[in-house]
Amino acid sequence: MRTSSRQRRPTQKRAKATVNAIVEAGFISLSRHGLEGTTTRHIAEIAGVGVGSLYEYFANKEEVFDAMHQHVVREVVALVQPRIPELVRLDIRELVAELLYRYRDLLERDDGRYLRYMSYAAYFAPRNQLEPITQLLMNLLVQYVMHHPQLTRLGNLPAMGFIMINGGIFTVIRYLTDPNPAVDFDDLVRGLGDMVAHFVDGELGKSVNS
Amino acid sequence: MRTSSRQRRPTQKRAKATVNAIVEAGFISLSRHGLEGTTTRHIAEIAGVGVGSLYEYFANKEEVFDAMHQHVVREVVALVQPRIPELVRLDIRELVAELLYRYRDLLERDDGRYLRYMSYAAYFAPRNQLEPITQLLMNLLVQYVMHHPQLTRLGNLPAMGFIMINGGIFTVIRYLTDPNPAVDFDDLVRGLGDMVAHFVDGELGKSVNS
DNA sequence: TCATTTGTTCGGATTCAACTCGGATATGCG
DNA sequence: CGCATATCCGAGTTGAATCCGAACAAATGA
Repeated sequence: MRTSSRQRRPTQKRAKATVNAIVEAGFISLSRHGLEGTTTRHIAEIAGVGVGSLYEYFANKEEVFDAMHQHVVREVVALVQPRIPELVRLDIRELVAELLYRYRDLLERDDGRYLRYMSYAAYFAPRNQLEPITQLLMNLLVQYVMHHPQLTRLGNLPAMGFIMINGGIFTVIRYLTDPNPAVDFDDLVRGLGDMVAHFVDGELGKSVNS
Repeated sequence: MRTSSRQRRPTQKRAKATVNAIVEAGFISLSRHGLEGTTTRHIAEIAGVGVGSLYEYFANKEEVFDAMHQHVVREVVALVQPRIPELVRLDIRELVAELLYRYRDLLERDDGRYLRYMSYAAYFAPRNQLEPITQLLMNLLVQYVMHHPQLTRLGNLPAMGFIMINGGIFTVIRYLTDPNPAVDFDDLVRGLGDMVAHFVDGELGKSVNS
């Protein structure tokens, strides 16, 4: 793989449209034909371009998936980033609920296009490109703590952040992917909210008592 | 794919050894060459058999992965199942810690052979054969609650179980896969233990007060 | 405007891995 | 031993990923 040379940046408007169409087609093909069924010919055909055009801008099929990945990551960041000032003012349960519902909505948009991608994502992206999202949420966490000074007494923030962020991201994906979930999404959200809220209360109470 | 017919069950000792060698080789190839680099020729070569032999027992490469999957699942079940009677007697934090450390040890065994597999396969949403593990842990949870009667007052067990089980499984995989983790595993275990313990205390306290 | 250069598209040709086939070899049983 | 059945094999087929070079479109500049 990794053909290195002969790579092209789209400079003209037409070319950018082609690149967009290809990424878009990637999501569509993944939804329509699954992972195995997603061939470069399919993608090109759905995008309405020749296979050769695909290889003008992407060194290989993998890079198309990378581009899709970045697209999803950008969407998630765009979802949360601008709302941070508002989010840090929420009650902790409300914060959890708000993040989870928005996240779900995003994953279910366009017939679950992004969800479908995410459930395969680890397959293509061994190198952790989930980082920007983790960073963003860790950032949100820090800012949240700063806006609620009593929380600064909480112990090991990095570890708790890691747990809550990863636990949250994957639990939701698992849940939405489950064809026959045992509980409904509201229960899940409430449960995660309770978990976090009780943890905070418990930790703060502990500090006071000791 | 899915050639259906012409499938064979290994009946003789020699054939069983071949099948084992192939599954074993699957893990080795995955560790050594990654997912893309794992070809049927590689697997066959490592196993010391011809490609044709592989197709005597597996309809396609996918089925080799399925067999690997079942192997991992069986290992996890074997790890927990026989110890349930003992586990239910532990303090909640100890239980969490015990499960997590054993789970980590298993994933890291043989140079992370199983971890490598899980980091590719865990997300493999379509055929969710993670079920047996979820079932097992849910079972453990139920038995744990029965041995600690005060816990029966806890609300929504299914939802909490879903969160803790999936959160736990994926958080650990994510952690072990992270080339440069910000915290150490002990912090992670302590954090998850605190989370669960405070949740329980919080829920029980709430009931008492209301 | 037109010539030239640079960007873009295309789909047939090539490569390589999954999978097949039919024969060779081993086992086990009477 | 000799037949039947199980197992093994690797050259050959198929199809998807990728390459390539020619055709077409846009920009440039005189």
